[in-house]
Amino acid sequence: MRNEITPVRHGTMRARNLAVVLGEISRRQPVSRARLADVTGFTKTTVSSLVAALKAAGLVREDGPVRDGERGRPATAVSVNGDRVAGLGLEVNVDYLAACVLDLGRRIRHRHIVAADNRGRAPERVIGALTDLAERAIAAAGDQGLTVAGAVVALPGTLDRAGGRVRTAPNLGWRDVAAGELLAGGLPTLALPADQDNEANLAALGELWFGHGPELGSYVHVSGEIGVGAGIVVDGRVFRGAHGFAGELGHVVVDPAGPPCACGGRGCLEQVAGQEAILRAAGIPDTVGTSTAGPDGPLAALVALLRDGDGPALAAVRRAGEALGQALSAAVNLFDPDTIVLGGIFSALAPWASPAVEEALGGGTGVVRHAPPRLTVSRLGGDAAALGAAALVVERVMNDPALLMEASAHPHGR
Amino acid sequence: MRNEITPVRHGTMRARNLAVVLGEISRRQPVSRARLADVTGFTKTTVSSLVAALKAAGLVREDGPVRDGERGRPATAVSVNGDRVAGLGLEVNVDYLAACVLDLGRRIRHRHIVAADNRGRAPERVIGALTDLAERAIAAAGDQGLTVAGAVVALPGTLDRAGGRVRTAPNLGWRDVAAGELLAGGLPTLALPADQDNEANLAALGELWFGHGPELGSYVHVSGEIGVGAGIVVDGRVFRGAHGFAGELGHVVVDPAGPPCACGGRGCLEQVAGQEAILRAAGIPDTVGTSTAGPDGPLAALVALLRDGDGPALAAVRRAGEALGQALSAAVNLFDPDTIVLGGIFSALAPWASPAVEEALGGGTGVVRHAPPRLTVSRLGGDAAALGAAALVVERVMNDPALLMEASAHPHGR
DNA sequence: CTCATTTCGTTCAAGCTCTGGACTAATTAA
DNA sequence: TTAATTAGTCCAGAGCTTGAACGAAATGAG
Repeated sequence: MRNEITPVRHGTMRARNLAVVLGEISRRQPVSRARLADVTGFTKTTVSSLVAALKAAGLVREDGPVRDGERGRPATAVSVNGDRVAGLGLEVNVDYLAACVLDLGRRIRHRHIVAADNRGRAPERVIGALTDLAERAIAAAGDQGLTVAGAVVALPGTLDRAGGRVRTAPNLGWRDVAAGELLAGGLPTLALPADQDNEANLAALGELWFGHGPELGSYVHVSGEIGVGAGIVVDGRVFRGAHGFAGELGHVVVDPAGPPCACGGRGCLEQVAGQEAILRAAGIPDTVGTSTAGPDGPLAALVALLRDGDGPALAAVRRAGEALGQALSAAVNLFDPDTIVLGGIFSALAPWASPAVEEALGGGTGVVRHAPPRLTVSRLGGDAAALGAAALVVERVMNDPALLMEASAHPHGR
Repeated sequence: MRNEITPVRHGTMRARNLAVVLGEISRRQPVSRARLADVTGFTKTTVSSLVAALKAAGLVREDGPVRDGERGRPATAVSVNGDRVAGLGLEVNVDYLAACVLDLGRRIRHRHIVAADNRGRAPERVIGALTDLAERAIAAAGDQGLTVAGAVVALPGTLDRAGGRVRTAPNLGWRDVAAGELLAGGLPTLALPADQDNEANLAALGELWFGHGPELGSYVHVSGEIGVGAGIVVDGRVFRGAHGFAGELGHVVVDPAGPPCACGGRGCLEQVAGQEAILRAAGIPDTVGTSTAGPDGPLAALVALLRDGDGPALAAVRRAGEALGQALSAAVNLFDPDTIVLGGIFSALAPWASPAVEEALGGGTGVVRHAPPRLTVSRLGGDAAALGAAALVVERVMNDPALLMEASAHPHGR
C-alpha cells in the first residue's frame, strides 16, 4: 500500500553510505576513521574510501594526528569542513526580508535583515528585492571562500512546493505566484535546485538548529505573526501532511459560537490570538504599513502597556493565551509532542500569555500521557525562518552529499 | 539533525530491490519480467534474478505464458503467490476477541470473532483466550497450506510498542501489562516477531485495505468505541507521533467550560461523543457487561430509538456529531487530510450524526484548503482492527520480503 | 636503547549485485 | 519459409563492500 520504495543501485548505496559517514563525522567530530568504522559497522577499508571521497569533495577535513591518551598509533582526526560549502536561507515576510548563509559546520557566516513593507507590493518587486539580498549574501559567502550549494525561501503562505508556486499568502496579498521561477530568473544556478517552504515550518526548524536544539524532542512550534501557524517537528523532521498544509493552527476553532472568520469558519484561534485581534482587544491601532516588530511598532506598544499593567492589554493577552492553549491542547492530543515552543509575537508576549497556555495544557492530557508537554519560549529573533531555510539546505547536503560530488562519478538515479 | 540513515550493504541493496519488484508485481499482477524491467528501471537480467529469488521463497508465482495480443514471444506472467504465506491479525476489545488470517494475495482466509466480556478480566486470561483463537487461526491457515509469517495484536489502549507492553487500557482496566510476553509464551515462534499496535491505528489501516481503499488519500479514521480514538494515515502510512500516542481525538477539548474528565481536562470530546455519554444523554442505561455491539446491546437500542424519531436520542447524537465535527476540524487544520472516515459506533450512527459533522467541517477550512475533506462512513464491521493487524503483517512482508528468505543468504543487518 | 605490543590506516584479492550486450526462444506478419 | 518482434537467459564487466595481511606510528617493559 506504500508507494515509494525505490530501486537501489551501487551508486545509491555509495551515496547513502557517504551520508552515513558524513553524519557520523558531524555528530562526533573530531573523530578517527577507526572509530567511524566502529560506530557505522563498516570495515576500515570502506570508511577510508568514503572519507577520501568526502575529503576530495571538500566536505570533510583532516585535522592531523591526535593521540587519544592510550597507546598505539595516533589517529588522524576527521571533521566536517565548514570552509567550503554553505547553504543560503531567504525569507519573505510582511514587513521585512532576510537572508542568511550557513556553512556546513553550522556556523552562520552572513545574516542580513532589511525592513520592507511587502503588504500588497507586487510579487515581482518583492522577489526582485529578495534576489538582491541573495546576491549580496552569495557574494559575502564567496568572500569567505564558501560556495553556496543551494537556497531555500521561507514564505508566509500556503505553497505548492512541487510546482514552485505560492497558492495564497493572505498577509502579503499574493495569490498563485510563481515564486520559484521569479527567483530562479534572478539567481545564479546553484548545485541544488532552489526550494520554498512555509515560514512556520522553517521557523520551527530554525529553533531546532539554533534555539533549544535536540532537547526539544518532538515539538510544535507556534509561529505567531499576523496569522498564527505552527511548525510540527517529529523525530527531527518537519511534518507537512499529505499536501504540505499541515499545522494550520490559526484556524482551529476555539469558540464554535464565535464571530465568523474569513476562512469560512467561526471562532478560529486567529480571531482571538492573531496579532491584529490582540491589538484590537488591547485598544492599540494596528498601523498597517508600519514595521510591526520595530521599536516603534504596535507590538512594542503592547509590551509597554503590559509592563505598565494596563488592564485591557493584560486581558487581551490572557484571553489570547487561553485560546492558544485550547488549540494547542488539541495539537498535543493529536501529535503527542514533547515540547511546545512559543515563537513569533508570542515570544515577546510569553510572560503574560504563557500562564494561561500552561493551564490549558496542564489539563487534558492525563490518561494518555504521563505529563503535559514542556512549554518553552523561542530564543530566536525575527529571521528564525531564514535560519531554518539555510539549515534545510545544509541538512539536504548532509543527507545526500553525493549531490555535490562529481555527478559523473555517482549517478544514483532516483 | 536526522538520526536514522543506516549503512547499506550488498544485502540491504538486494533486500530493498526484492521489495521493489515484489511491490510492482503486487501492483500490476499479472505482469511480465520485461514490463517489470521497464517500470523499475532494472535490467532484464536483474529482474529475472530477483523474481527467481522471490519465486524460490514462494512469494511469487509464474502463471504460464500469456500473449499480450501483439507480436513477439509471449511473456510469462508473474503474480504474487497467495497460497504460501499469510499474516495473522488479532484483536482484543472490550466485548470481543477477533482473529483473522490474510494471505499475501490480500485474500482473507480465516475470520473469527468471539464475544467475550473482557472488562476487568485478568490480562492473563484474556491473552490466554486470544492465544487459543490464534492457535485455531494458525491451524486453519495450515489446513489451507499457508504458513503464518507473523502476527500483530490490536489493543484498545496506549502501548509501549518497543517494549511490548500495554501502558494503560482504561476500558479493559489494564495497567502496565506485558502483553507481548504473555502472547509470545502461548504462540509458536513465527518468522517475524509479534507486534502490538493501537486499535485505532489498525482499524484505520483496515479501512485502507478492505474498505474504501486508496481513494481515501490521506485520512483520519475515527474509531468511536467506548473511547474515541483516531487513526491517522498519511501517504499510506500510519502516523504515530514520536511516542505512538498520536491521534487521541477523544481528549480534544470541545468545551473549555464543560464538565471535568478523568484525564484531568475539561469538556473533552469523549464526554459528549463517547458511547457512554451518548447513551446517557439518550436515556439508555449502559449495561456494563453486555455485549455492546450485539443485537440486544445498548447501541442497537439507540439506533432503534433514532429510527423512531425519539427526541432525546436524536438530540444526543446530534450533539455528539457537533462535538465530533469540532474536534475533527482541529484535526483537519492540523493534519490536512483528504478524507474523514467515521468508524466504530459512528458508522452505525452516521445517518443522524454526520450532518452535524459535515456542517462543522464545512466551515473553517476555507483559507488554506480549496474544499473541506470528504466525509465517509466505514464499511467494515467490528473486527476492522483485526483486519488491519493482519494487513500490517502482510505489508511488512511486502516491504521486506528478504525477512522470509533464508537468513543465511541475505543477512542485511539493520 | 631496543623490542614487543597496540592501534591506525592502507593494500589487495575476493565476493556480492547490478549492468549491458550477445544470444536463444517463441510468436506474428509477409 | 523468412524477417521482424518481443521475452528471457547467459556471461563478462564494473562498482562497492569485505576481510585478511601489512606497514606505520606510538607506548611501555626490560
